[in-house]
Amino acid sequence: MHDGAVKPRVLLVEDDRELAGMLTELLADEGYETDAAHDGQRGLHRGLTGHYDVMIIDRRLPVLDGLELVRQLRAHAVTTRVLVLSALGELADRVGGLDAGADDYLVKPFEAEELLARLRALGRRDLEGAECLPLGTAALDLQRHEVVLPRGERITLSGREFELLRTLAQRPKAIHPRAALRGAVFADSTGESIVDTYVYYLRRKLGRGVVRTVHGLGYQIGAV
Amino acid sequence: MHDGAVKPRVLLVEDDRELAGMLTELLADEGYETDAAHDGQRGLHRGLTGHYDVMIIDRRLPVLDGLELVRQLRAHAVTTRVLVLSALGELADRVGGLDAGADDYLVKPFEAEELLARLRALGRRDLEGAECLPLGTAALDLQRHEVVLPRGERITLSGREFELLRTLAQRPKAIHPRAALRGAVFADSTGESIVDTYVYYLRRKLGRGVVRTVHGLGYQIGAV
DNA sequence: ACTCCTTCTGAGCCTTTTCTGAGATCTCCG
DNA sequence: CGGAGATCTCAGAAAAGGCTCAGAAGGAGT
Repeated sequence: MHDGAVKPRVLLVEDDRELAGMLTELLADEGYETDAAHDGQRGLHRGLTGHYDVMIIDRRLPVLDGLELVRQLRAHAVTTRVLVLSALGELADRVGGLDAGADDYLVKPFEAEELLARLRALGRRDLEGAECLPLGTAALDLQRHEVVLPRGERITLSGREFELLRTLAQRPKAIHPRAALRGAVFADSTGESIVDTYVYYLRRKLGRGVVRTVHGLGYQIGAV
Repeated sequence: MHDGAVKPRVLLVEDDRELAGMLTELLADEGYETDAAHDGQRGLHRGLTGHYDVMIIDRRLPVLDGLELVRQLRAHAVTTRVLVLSALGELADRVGGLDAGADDYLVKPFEAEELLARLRALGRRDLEGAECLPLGTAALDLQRHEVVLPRGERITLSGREFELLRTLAQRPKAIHPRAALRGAVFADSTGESIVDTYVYYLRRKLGRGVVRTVHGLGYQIGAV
């Protein structure tokens, strides 16, 4: 599925080893790299220490219950998306699972295809590994360092231009102070006005709207 | 549910007007503000022009099908989370819906509670990082130095304007003497009437109601 | 060595914000 | 009602922040 780059990493917390094995295999076929834990305690440990793109957590787990695991992860500010698997399909169970902090809730038995589709839906948001970053009505092609305009026209960016635009587009709602951008995309050793200059270059190539100035605070990505 | 600040805005695209009405009411009770559209074309228009926190889209829609609507929104780089409602509950339908770009897929008939729980799960992410101070029916976005009006409109404040408004909003019930405000937000070395002037600026931008004068004592935050 | 592209600097110009002060208006209280 | 003090409104000057761009310096390909 994901072509080349890095495989998305999944943490699977499931005590049924047979099911865990099957899922691991299934996920491997789809291009995921899976870490498995077989009880809640270990799941928590992995979840806190490792770095995953998505987590699949069984609701019924030994040592530490699945929902409690989710709560603890959330309490530790782990924001990774979580899909909870459960044999308990009652309304109250589903609501409880989602409100514990899960992002999706899938009732067993489930079809492999649906699990995969829901994983894709959860993973889609992760900017890492994506080929393009949304940019208002346009998009930023991360492979080719090009901006793709709505009509399909492509505009090539130089290295610095690209780095700057990507930094802005990665957190589209944030306001990026000049100093932060200077540190992130320029060596920090360069002059004070380097960011301004590259913002000017971007605007010259892509139009005024690409980058919004927030007076006194910094820049923010805008619509193209 | 949500703590004072701004109501999350929902776009509901549903052709069954009776269901749409019920949902709007249900959502209103939970503190959402809902815009409804009754066909895909209008849904698309609203989705492209308005600003929503989450969208609920029926799969079967006149003029423009629900899935096609989602695809078009995604093609225009609208990244708002989408929950698709559908009477079609077959595996292939669910997978198709998710792969069209939906973030969740709920099969009709559904329980109100589950819809709400899934909406909470979808909305949870966006609220992160958007720290706001309640301001009557509006809110003050602390990151961006903007006031968010109930309709979602944003008004940018200059540095001083923001500092003054924040100081007032931090203790909304207190009456802030001029001298205190002058010390807190201006260098103290400035002229006597600087606070008055900035109160005037705020009122000019945000309406008379933002700041209340307590004659002889000072200023207090008001409703917008 | 020549050309083309990218990167960086800095100076001049333009825009927004900040601050001052002075007249108009309001409020309180006798 | 009428006056003193408080508050509001606003124009314009000064300062800060941002924009534009020409040109120098470096590097890659020819």
